[in-house]
Amino acid sequence: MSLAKPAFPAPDHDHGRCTAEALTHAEAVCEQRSQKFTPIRRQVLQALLSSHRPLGAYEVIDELAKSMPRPAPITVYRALDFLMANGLVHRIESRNAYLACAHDHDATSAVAFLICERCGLVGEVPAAPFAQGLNQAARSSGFAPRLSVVEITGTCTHCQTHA
Amino acid sequence: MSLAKPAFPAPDHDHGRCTAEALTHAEAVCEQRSQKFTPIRRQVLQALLSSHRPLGAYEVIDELAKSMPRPAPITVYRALDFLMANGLVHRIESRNAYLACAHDHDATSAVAFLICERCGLVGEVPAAPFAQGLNQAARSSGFAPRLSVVEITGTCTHCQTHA
DNA sequence: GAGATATTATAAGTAAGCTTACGATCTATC
DNA sequence: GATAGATCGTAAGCTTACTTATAATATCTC
Repeated sequence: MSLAKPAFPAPDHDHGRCTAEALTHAEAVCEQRSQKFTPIRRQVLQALLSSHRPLGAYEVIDELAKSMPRPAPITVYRALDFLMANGLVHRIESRNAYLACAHDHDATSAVAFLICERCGLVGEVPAAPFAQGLNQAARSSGFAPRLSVVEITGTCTHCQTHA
Repeated sequence: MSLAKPAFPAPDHDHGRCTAEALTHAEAVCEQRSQKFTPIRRQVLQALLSSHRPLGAYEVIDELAKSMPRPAPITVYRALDFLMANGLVHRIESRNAYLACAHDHDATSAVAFLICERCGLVGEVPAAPFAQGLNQAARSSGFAPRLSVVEITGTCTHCQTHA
């Protein structure tokens, strides 16, 4: 797993494998930090991993409801908070939705999200150099940046060719 | 009006003037495009101009309700859509809120928003060079970017010194 | 096995954000 | 002054997003 892989998920990628890898990664991260990767947390992550689309919290609930008694919103929000705190899930601000992070980058490094308007798939691109420049520009005006959100909407390769 | 002015609104800036300028600018833009700057549109813009904080749609309604019979949500959303389409208002995605654009930059040029977590004020910085780099990176992975959202949360100068 | 801590469950509720549908009014143009 | 297009109003409703509060359960530590 690295940022060298294609930024946008290819429609024919081995999704089973990318899901499995992400789960293994999550276990490792939690282990390492002595955090508990409880069943509910795992299930929420799995729901998000089921596609490369961001899901709203209530979509996650719907997804989980298929395989267990419908969880309460709070239950899912707590799991999402945990997963985000550990860099396993991103929140897509422009959609109020959540996305499993398929890449193993450290939680602090800046990423930009590429959101396809057509199919809803989301990819990541490393944005560190640009974010740095921006943060610098911000700082030079006296502003102390803490968190950058970069979200680019457009059309993915696949949807461009399958117009 | 230009991007050369301070990116973040100084707490002691001449707000009456910056409001008046923005309104004049709005009139000019509408005139030029033969669009109608109707009373409701003006009032919504004024509500947003009353601060440099982004307001949610329902906050706009509350604001308008002070000086007229409470408008329905749809009324405000229509006005907001119009104002956004004409580059007079930005939507802050990470807050589901709307911000009057105090600067006279053309609607397409990329800007980044600096959002103070403490006081809620929002400033703009020109982000064209960074956005270009990012868009380039996106394109090189086959993605066709349309709209970039860059929102940086942090602490503004004023709030840093008045901890 | 007692106590402290972390996690989850249950129940209920708030409110923001946005939409649909339809009719009325205004404005420009012929 | 008739028609078409844009705008606005009224009324109602829906979904999402998230919170508060409290109790139960599990896990760890001593």
